[in-house]
Amino acid sequence: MAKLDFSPIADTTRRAEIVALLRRAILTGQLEPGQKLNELRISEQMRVSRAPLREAMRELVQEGILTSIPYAGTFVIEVTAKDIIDAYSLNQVLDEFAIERTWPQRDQRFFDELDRRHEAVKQATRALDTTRQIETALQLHGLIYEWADNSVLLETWQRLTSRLQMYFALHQRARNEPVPAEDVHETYVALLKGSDMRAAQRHAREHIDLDFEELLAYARGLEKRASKN
Amino acid sequence: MAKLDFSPIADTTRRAEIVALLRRAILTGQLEPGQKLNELRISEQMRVSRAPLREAMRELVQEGILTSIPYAGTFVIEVTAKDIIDAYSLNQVLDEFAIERTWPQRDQRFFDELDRRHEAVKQATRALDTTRQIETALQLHGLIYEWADNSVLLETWQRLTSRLQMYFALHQRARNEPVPAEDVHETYVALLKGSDMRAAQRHAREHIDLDFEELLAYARGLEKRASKN
DNA sequence: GACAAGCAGATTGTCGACAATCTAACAAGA
DNA sequence: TCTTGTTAGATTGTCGACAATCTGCTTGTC
Repeated sequence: MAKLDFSPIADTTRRAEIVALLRRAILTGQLEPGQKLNELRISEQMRVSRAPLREAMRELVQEGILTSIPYAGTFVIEVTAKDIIDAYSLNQVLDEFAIERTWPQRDQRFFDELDRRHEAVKQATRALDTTRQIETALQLHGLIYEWADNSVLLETWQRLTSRLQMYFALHQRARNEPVPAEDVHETYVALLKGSDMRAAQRHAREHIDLDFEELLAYARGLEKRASKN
Repeated sequence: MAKLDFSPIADTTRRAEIVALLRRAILTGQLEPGQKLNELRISEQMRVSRAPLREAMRELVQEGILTSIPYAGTFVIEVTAKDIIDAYSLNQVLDEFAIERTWPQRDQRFFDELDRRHEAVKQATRALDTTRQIETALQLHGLIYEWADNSVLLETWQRLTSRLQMYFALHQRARNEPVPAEDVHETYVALLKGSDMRAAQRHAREHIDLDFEELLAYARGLEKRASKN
């Protein structure tokens, strides 16, 4: 018997594809916060009936990036400064925990994967592909969650990631400047390879704070704009 | 204008009611782990069509208490010892965070609500209503999350609660002994009213560990039983 | 002109039927 | 006997149509 591991084949339901399409549209900012999703229009565009579309939307509502009001409609969640603060402060706590749990599990495969994902970020950065840059950066960051060997923690992180990705995408979209070309993950990766766990935890917190400041400034702008209405 | 606050009226969609019914059935253990949910049968029993039932099931899948395999079916999640360990270790971290954030927000209303919920637990305990005892104990515990003023944290806790409630219900169901009559929450409540935050955090961790030991023993039993198949 | 009642139009919620897929039992062949 | 192909039944996935609800406009009345 050959020692070949087959991975499970992809889900081939329309529902699953719709979920993926919608999620991507929301997380890249193509569907803007507060925007209403018209079931009939979308189902016609996608050439599917409303049943699988509605089921897909229910999933995304539970995932926290859509919100639904009975008989009124389903909307992309609004983003407030407080949401971003809340998400980040929780992320800091989870990061510390994930690093603590991952630390004793680190091995060569971990380091290799770390490098691989780091490389992906650098490549997206060079290509000036902002969307992909956000995606890959979050994947790099997510490695400690995948290695923490705690399924509930991983799930929680993945839920949080959806929002973080959305926040970053909105932020990037708002400012039309080019993406920062320098690599901000060098130290993070180095510390994860090192032997000082506390230092890694501290840096994770500080590094996040860095991007956070910018994001928060953007969020405050949103607030001000909203209060005018 | 009278100063009357109206709360939002209940969602009157079949879907919402189905979600509530199913969730309750799962969390009280009426639907057992691993059990398959036959759409036709359930929809006939509830006298609804399969559409709202399926949408409800999608929600519960995302909520983490159901799992779905395309063209095969939707099942109540299986419970392993590791799941319980994972949920609890995350819960400890979140507890510490929630207490830290709630601490400066405590006021008279907080203390009143704390007493009210504590009373509810004691009442359920006296009435030997195990299901309600679990429910009220988790609600008491959830107060620090509601007062932490962090919506993402609260959401995360509520997701985790579903599982914890399910684990406890299974545990209680497994052992046919009567419920412990003593009140294990006295110290917890007292510490939350006190002035030593660290002590409260420490106790939250230890107290949970207490129940945890029992739960874990039960989970290991599950493991062993499963490995025979 | 202000305001309430009532009437379209559009949109969401629900239904019953059909199509796609899986499972298990059975038959055929090596 | 074991494997492989076939088939029938059951179950899930998807569709199109209808019912319930909301929104905004119009109309009529004061």
